[in-house]
Amino acid sequence: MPELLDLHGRTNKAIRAALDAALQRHGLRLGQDHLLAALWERDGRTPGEVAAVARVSTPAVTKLAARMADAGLLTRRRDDRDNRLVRLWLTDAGRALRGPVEAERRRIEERITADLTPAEREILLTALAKVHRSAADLPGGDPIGEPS
Amino acid sequence: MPELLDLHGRTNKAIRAALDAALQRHGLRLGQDHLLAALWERDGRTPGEVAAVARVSTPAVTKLAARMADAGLLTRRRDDRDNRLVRLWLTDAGRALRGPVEAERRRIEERITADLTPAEREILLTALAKVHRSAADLPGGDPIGEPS
DNA sequence: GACTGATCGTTAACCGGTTAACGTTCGGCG
DNA sequence: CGCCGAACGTTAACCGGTTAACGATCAGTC
Repeated sequence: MPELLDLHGRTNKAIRAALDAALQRHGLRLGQDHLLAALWERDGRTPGEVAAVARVSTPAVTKLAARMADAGLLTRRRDDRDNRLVRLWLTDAGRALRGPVEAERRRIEERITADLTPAEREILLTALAKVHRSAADLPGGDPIGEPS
Repeated sequence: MPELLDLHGRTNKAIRAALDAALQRHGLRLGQDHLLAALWERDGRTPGEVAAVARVSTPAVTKLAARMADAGLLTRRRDDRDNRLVRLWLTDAGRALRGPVEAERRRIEERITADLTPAEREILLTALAKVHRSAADLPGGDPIGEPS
């Protein structure tokens, strides 16, 4: 069992679980913070735009947005000028989550890198960037990025 | 958006996608290789045992095993002595996949670490191990490992 | 020997994510 | 003006994964 593959997978699983638990304390689930982040950056984006910046498929955004609209975090409204577009607008509740959620993410980032020396932290980031590039270049490595 | 959190997540996504594409060429899907690995190591394990070594929940193994049984990779048989136990037995097809699948994992591991210097590779592993430990110690960081 | 509690696998109901098929709407072009 | 293709969001059908509820079996105890 290849080392990096296994270690990286287990690490990601632990991170995801911890992050999910943290988000859940604010009534959110795992991918929803990325969707919100896209709207915090610019409100009124379309599902397609959100999907692009969140690096997720458009159907994923559709479903997320539906659940989050039910939860009262955002509203969906058709664009007046182009009627096939849908625009996602934050509610006050959705806007109010920005501070707490960003703090939560920072907190986890800190805890996770707490035991690393400055040198380790730096090399970890550069090495991970290389690995990411290599993986994305593999066949099927970036389905949404470059499918053709 | 915290650096490591984001980078690690994107990297994992790319790795998973590439690995899934590779496994798919052998008629497998993402988690199924771990289940097979547990049986390659010792055939006739129970779902609970497999779940433990694969670090997955037992229901996950149940569903995986059902699909893989349909695909003819293994068979499910009750234990004669303890009738609440179920034992998973590899078929010839399941056994035959060991070489190709392990090679596929090694291949991806190599490609992914190809651009790393020996020093980077070493520090990446040690740093990732630290991160994993820290993440697992976070509340909710290891649901199956230490829920209490 | 019967009850009672622990152990184990399965099922159901979720969640996030993907691809493929679908229905609308827009825009260019004849 | 009408058509036809491109763009967009939604839906459906999967997949892997989780937790909670369920049912069956075993084992210890009275």
